[in-house]
Amino acid sequence: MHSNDYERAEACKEPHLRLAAGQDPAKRAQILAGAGRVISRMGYDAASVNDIAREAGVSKGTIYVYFSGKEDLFEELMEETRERLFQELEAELDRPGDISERLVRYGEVVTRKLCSDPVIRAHRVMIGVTERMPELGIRFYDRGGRRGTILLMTYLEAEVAAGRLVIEDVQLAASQFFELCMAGLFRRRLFGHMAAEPTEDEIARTIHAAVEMFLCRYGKAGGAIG
Amino acid sequence: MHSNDYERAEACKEPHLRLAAGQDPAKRAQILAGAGRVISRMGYDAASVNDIAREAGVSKGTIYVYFSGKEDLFEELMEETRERLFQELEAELDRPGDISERLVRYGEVVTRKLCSDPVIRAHRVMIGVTERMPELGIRFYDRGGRRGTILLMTYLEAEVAAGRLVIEDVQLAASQFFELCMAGLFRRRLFGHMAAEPTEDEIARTIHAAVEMFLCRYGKAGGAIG
Amino acid sequence: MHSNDYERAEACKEPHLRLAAGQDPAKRAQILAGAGRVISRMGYDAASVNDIAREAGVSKGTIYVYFSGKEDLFEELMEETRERLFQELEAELDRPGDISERLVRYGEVVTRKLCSDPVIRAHRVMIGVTERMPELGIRFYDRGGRRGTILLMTYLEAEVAAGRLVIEDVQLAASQFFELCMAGLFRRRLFGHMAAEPTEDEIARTIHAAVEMFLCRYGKAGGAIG
Amino acid sequence: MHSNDYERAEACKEPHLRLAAGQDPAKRAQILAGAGRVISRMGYDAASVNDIAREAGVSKGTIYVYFSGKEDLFEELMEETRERLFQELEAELDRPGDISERLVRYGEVVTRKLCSDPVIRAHRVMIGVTERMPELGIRFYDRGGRRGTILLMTYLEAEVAAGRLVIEDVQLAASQFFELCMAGLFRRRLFGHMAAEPTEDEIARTIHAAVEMFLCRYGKAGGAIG
DNA sequence: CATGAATGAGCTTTCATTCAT
DNA sequence: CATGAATGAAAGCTCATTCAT
Repeated sequence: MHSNDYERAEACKEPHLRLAAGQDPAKRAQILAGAGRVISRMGYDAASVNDIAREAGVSKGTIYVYFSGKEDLFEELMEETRERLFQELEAELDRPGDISERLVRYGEVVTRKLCSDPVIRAHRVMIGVTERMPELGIRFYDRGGRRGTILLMTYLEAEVAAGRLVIEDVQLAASQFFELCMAGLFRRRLFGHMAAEPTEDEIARTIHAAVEMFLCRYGKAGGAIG
Repeated sequence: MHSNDYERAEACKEPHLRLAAGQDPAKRAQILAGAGRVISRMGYDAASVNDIAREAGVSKGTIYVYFSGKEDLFEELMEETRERLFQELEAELDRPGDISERLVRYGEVVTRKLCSDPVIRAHRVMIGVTERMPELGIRFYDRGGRRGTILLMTYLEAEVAAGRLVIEDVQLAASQFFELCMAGLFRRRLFGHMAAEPTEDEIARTIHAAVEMFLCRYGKAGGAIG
Repeated sequence: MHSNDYERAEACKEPHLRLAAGQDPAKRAQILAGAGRVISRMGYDAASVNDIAREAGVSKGTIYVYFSGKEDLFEELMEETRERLFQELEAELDRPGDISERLVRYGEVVTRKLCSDPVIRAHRVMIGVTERMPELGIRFYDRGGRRGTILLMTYLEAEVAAGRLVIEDVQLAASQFFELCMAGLFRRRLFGHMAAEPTEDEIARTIHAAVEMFLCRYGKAGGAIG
Repeated sequence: MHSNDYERAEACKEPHLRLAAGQDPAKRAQILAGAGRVISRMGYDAASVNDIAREAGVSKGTIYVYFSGKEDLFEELMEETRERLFQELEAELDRPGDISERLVRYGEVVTRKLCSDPVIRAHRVMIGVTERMPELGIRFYDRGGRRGTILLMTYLEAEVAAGRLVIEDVQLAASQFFELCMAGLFRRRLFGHMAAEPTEDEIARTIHAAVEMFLCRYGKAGGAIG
């Protein structure tokens, strides 16, 4: 906002860097980490720049060297948080197996991750600011949650093509499976009604029921699993 | 404080003589309405008491006559919002019909309501403060969302008893149906990724798919509907 | 916060490199001076932090860098005021002379000081808050007024030991002399009934009468003075 | 301030009343009593009109019927407090006896009263506001403390005329005696350094020493007492 | 006359941001 | 580049006072 045109031009030439000359990527990460801890604990508004600086172990001024303001810092934090989350997710999904094995694995990985404390907290923060910063929410969903659904859609389409599943609306089916996997878990976690992360057993039972119902509906020969 | 029991009894018998706590319920509602508009637009933290007063058309001081502080006002607002929401919901659910008719009606009513602009906004606000005011989130879910599920459970149990459905875990089944109804809608709405309320057609298709899948899994004779 | 002991030691050795706690003692003094002027004029409650900031020539926020709040600022102000007052006092008391000379000098110094405008104003403020901040009043007296009395007691005890005075209760005698010195002056000043500081002549007459009476009662050979 | 001329004229006709037609002197006293309790506990500034209304058991509005504002109420309170105090005092002073008996009685009555909790609190309040409301302090001293001194002066003059005392400056002598009576007590009480009212024994010893010293200096035959 | 709900100015304090060092 | 003291706008809240009932 206060950078001159020359600096802007420079920045545009190398957008992959996002760092001005002389800036330290480690310090940037350190600030984001501190901000993540404070903001997930207190929320965006209630977390002051002072709090963030203290938690990150840098001075207030330094934050303004790396970010143009609190909102910018927050946007970058959400960007980074989302990317980290979904990269971890995708890494776990691409493994071989038959239909029900792969659906179970997908469901368990997604549910375990999305219901974990840090991810629930990130969701709370993100949803909380969506009204005021709509683009953030949109991008979070678009480059986040939707990516998981697309991954699943791609897989389902392959199974449909192979004749092992019969699905008219693959996108809807993917959404259905996604929601079934977290039925009774994610929403309660979001509202704090379920205080602790779900146990492995709770996850397993939920996913089992999800896959069973999904294959019952879309599977060729009925969905006996496990 | 100094009135004896007799006087208290008197006061209760003739409430028209002296308003409860000497306050004007209409003004109280007016404040809550203004607060609801501002807070759902800006969020709890970003909405200042000044903003609320201006929107409600009262002075700042007046707010403190009716509420002990901003947080108290917020709690009452959430309480009132939730109660209004779920009373409207419950009123629409109890009508006759066969299984698929009743599930479709339930699904449509719930989805239409929960994906509506005001309810989505209320959810955003509520989820946004859950980290800092956990009891509020818990109560919102407990006396809100859960109530809808319980209503559904009661109905499902009746159908199971009547031998028309076969469900081992009714609570899980209710959660599954609930989530299926909003698959691809609610979450996108929450993040602003779907800007407008879903059309009646979108709702109908989603609910149709939900009921079909549900009856496919739990119905006695398979779930052909409509 | 993150500096090790070695660094701390370094910092202490070269205080010009980094100010203690990173703050500027001159600015701190400037704030206290401004606060002193405003508070002695308006009293603690009526002097707003805004007033103090304006008078001190700093911004409101700066005050909260140096003090944790208005009350803290006030406590420090009283502490500093008292210390300055009584250090000035004590510096003037220890000079040689015979009994009546020394008592006269003690009386004149104390009376002139305690009846001066700034000290009277400080007393008004201090007494005014004593009900709500009892510890402040106690400490003010304990480390202030009492110190003057103790100084006098020490001297009187020496004269008693030397056989030049006969006093059974030295503490009471010191209090008596103290009050005699300000008879008709201090209380009137406190209530504003005497608008201007007493003249040197008024002081001289009062002190003369005080010493005469004191030596008449406790002196060995009667109290002829001057 | 907002009363019309007619009402003003009425009020001027009967200034001894200070009550407009229809006002209840008992309620006025009730308000002053409540104000006295709250203000002596919290100080003038910190005591809100709300607090006073609650303590007095009247509504806020009623206070503005009897007084033109908080400051007016306070002035009347100080007026009333002072009058009550000194009327009680004077009532106890005019009894027969020889010189030392009468001085002892005078001293004990004055000291006991002035060092009592309510009077100390009133002094704190009065002194605390003297800077901002100088006339109040002046009048408090003028119609209060000075009255006691004048009473004493009158008595001393009589004794001088009778040849039983030798005093050049009766006013100064009266002040001296006054201060001697409270030496080591009043000031400590004012600052809260002496928490409880002085015991009868403490008073007796202080007064004894005061009278002894006073008669030693001004008495014809030396001041052997008791 | 008595009431207390309503007012909005003003309170203490915190905030994101700047900038001299 | 890193720092944190300085800023002043704005926060939540309380106040003395008014006025319809």
